[in-house]
Amino acid sequence: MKTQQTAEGVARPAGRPRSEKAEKAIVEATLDLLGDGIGVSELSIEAIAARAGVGKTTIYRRWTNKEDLVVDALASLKPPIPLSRGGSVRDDLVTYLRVIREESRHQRTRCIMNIAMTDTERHPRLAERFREIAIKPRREVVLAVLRRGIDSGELRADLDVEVAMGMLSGAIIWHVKWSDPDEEISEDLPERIVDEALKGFRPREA
Amino acid sequence: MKTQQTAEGVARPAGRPRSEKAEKAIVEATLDLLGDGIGVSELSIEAIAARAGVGKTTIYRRWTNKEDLVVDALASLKPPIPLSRGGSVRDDLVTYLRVIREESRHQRTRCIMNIAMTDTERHPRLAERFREIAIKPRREVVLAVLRRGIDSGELRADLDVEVAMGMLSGAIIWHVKWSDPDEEISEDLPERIVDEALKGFRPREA
DNA sequence: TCGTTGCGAAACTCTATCGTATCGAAACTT
DNA sequence: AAGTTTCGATACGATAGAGTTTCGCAACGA
Repeated sequence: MKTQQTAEGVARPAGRPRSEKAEKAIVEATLDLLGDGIGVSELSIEAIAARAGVGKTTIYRRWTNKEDLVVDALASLKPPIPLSRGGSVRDDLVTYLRVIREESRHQRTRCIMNIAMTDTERHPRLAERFREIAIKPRREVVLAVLRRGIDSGELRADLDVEVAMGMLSGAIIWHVKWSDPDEEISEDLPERIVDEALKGFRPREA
Repeated sequence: MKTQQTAEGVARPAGRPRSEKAEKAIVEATLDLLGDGIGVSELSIEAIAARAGVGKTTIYRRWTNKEDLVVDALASLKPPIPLSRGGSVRDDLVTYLRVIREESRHQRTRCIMNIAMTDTERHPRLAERFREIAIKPRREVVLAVLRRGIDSGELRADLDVEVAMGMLSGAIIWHVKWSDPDEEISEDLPERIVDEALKGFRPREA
């Protein structure tokens, strides 16, 4: 008999158990390096081991390749969407866009975003995981707000919520990504986007 | 005297002239490899030389480093924006979004887009060049259409054109990038985006 | 105590690529 | 014809990282 039943009834193998601390340190080091702007392809196991203060063996024992490790590292990220539902639709949308803009200031968020966008082609599993943990929850929060607005009459009953969501999220990301880097991003951009979206581009008919 | 005046009055140095064909082959090979999904950091001079059918020497003689080569390669791309101005603002905007969607189908466009987005942090010169040749002309086309719409009364006089442009471009890119890859991107997405944007999210007041 | 497994560190072999140098041939100017 | 420069090809040493193995120690169960 080489195993033992723990209190939870889980079979535990003989020998020294794997260090959870080491595991966390490895994941954390991976995210740190990615956050420093290192791309997935440039990311070296040796650098991760060095930063985490562990031996390479310890990494290879747990993950067979780099992609698996990066997938797990991304999966460990918690989606930080503290959107307070409850205000008007306008307020909720502004709050949401403010969160996005705020996130895009952090180096780590930007780099991980970049990885997710770039490596869509080469690392499908990675992209899928990212969609799951970062995109999907945000989608659903916004969709919920929009649907609530339709129910309450604040928004058109025939509003295409998918398209509307894309316009809002896309607009803020577009500006963060592509606007002239010389000029600071306008502080009130979230408000401006939401208000233009709500009003529409056409003039009100008399 | 080691040089000679050519017909154009340009001083030409002695010796065998550099082959323009080789130069083009190198740039083309670089774009090919990038289009195949190879990132800038993984891109090797040897691979470029092999694909272009030239010696490494020929590359090093012209470019001192990889980034310079990639910058020149990107610069050689012509912005393909055959937007027919002249229709209604709605039609022009739909046409523009159709072009973007169409471009995003091509592997090469997608990869180069990715590079531009990812390497913003690490290769500022590269990002700047990309902004210049790919983003700026598109910005200006859309801005021109929107301003024309304001003049003609098709759009609100107080429309925030910067924000409006971000909403349109951002929306199509958002959907192309982040929508569920299982389901095909709706054929009439450009129309839907433009129409929602023109109408606005709020219901018409009675 | 003993067997087993994980630990970090280090050494190791492979492979890829870098950037340079050298070669004979080719393409020019003078 | 002589001189200069580029051409593609090839070889070179240097570096970096991959993935494996070994080592001595630590942590666990029996």
